[in-house]
Amino acid sequence: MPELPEVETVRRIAHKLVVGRRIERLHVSESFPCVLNSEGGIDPVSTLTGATIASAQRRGKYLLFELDSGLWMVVHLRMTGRLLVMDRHEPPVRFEHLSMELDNGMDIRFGDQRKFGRVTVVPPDAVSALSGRLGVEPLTADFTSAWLQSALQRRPGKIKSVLLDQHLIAGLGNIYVDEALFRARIHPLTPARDLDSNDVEHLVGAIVDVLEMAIRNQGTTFSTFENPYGESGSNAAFLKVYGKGRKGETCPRCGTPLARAVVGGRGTTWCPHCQPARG
DNA sequence: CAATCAACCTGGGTGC
DNA sequence: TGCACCCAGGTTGATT
Repeated sequence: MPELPEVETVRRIAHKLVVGRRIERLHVSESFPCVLNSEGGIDPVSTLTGATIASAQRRGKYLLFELDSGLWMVVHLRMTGRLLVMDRHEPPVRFEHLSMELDNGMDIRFGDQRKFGRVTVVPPDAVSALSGRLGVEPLTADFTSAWLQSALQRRPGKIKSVLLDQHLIAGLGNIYVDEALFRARIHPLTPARDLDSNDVEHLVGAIVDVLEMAIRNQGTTFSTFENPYGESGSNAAFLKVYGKGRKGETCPRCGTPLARAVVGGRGTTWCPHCQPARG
């Protein structure tokens, strides 16, 4: 469940540990070779071998490593991916599929229990195209209530599903959408176009707050998320509703038993008292 | 165009 | 104790 705060946590640490380092050698798992792929007819192994990592950036839930050759290494962790940086002599981590030896005795290791995550080598225009497909970054000045209000007016769908749409806002996932809707006191099934300016203002503030808090706490770890040092994030302790509905817990604000249902194909938890159905 | 849903995976949990 | 089954969710792509 790496979402924006988890990916940003990985990016910040990776920035310190791998920018300026040269990749000397790669090892791709024989049992899962497609973990490493490419676009634009690039051979990923020969392209990465000898390349120096020039920067570590993030767009939505994508990690973007710029190479000195001008090409990019794009990493997506999907649900259970881990990007670790450790001493070369450490044994393989659990579910390790790819390792890159750096010029300072350290390795980048990529592991993924569920094999959804990918490392892709792409030309610069593919990064532009990817960025163009993704929506607004919620922690930038572009993310305003005026913008969101106007965007939501065109969306008849449920607010929960609309907030998960990466083409509109880049980086929100199931955890932070449930948390933001709870803070903004908005029922997840509310049609997006029915939110008034007051709702949207609260929602924008709530999204920014839950993301910034999670980054401060180095992300939310439920089972598998770790930063490149192999450390868990501490934000799970600060979540108000996510993951609590099925345990029969009560609203931390009013004590009402939390409600749970599948919304837009995602498990969703909310407080039926603080987030009443509209209409 | 927008919404919906299956598919991709597999460890961990549940129920019998 | 063992086993079958279900669940978690980010993204893509097919379908409605």
